[in-house]
Amino acid sequence: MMVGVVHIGKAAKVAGVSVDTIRFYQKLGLIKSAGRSAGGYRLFDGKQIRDLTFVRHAWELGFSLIEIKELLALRQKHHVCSEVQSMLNHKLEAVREKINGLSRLETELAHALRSCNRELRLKREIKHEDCCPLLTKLDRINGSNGTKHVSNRRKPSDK
Amino acid sequence: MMVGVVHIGKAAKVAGVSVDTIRFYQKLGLIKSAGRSAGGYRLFDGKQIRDLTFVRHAWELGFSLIEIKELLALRQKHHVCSEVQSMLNHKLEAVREKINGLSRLETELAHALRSCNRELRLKREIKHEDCCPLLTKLDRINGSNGTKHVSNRRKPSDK
DNA sequence: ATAAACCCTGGAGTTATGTCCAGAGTCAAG
DNA sequence: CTTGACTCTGGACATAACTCCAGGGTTTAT
Repeated sequence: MMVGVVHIGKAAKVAGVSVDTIRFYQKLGLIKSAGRSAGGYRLFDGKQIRDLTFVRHAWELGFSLIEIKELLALRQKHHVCSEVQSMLNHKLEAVREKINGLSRLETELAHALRSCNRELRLKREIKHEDCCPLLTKLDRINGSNGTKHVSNRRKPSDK
Repeated sequence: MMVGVVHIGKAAKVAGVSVDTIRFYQKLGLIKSAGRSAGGYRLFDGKQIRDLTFVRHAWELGFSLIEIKELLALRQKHHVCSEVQSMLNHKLEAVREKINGLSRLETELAHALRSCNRELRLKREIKHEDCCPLLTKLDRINGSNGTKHVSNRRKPSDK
């Protein structure tokens, strides 16, 4: 995509983020603009846009903005591969941990769901009190089985 | 565990949450106390403590407080199994989606790491510019491959 | 030259899930 | 009855990553 020097709106469109997000990243010191127009408009050239794209992709890969800042710094010049590797290793480990936690959760839920179905089939005629084994299960589960918590993080494209 | 009517501190200890968390849950309308002492202290009986424990367990299973509020409501009385099942199914689907996203991320990262190692071995003598394939990779990755985002959610027990 | 579309800043608001605090009151043990 | 541990309220603070707004100025197209 051939882009010369553009204003923030175009940069945002090209990089796939919002205008506000770019300004926000700039406040964080994550990226800089290539200067300002006479009227004070931010100008973005190829490099800035590549940086923005880098940020977005790294973010989509699950890096936090803090980590991305470090990555950008590493990328800037004499980067040390081993540092990048070390970051990557940590990230990889964290990702695997999350996957494990979620897999355990998946098993739990799927199991609860199956037994719920079973019970439903069995005591179709019995009164509906206490029919859901999963609700009572939640009462009894032995604590601290260590499911890692996970929450949705909005993508910049969401609104 | 035999617990009669207790103050908030004991309730917190038994349920495995913090005192502040209990008060916070109460503000959200998630749970109620069994009344107050003459001096205005919250009192918790077995039912309240079971509710608290339910909340904690459901939370550990990855339900949000909003969802837990719904679950509590369902649990209260004439709950409809199919509703619970439906919630569970949604939750299960979300979990699976997250696992998929993370697996893709894992593959990406592991691959980047391997090629980084390879490059390191190969061009040990070459100048270190551009040595890290993963940094350039982040520049090039084809966008919107839909990795779902995930962030750490603190457990109440963390501080 | 004028209107539409764009951009500026600074700051407040959002979401989720709490934590921490001050200043004051209450409870239990000795 | 004193002391220390506990609890009360209301509100501020924290995190991450934005989003939205008002009240202006700038660019661009016609």
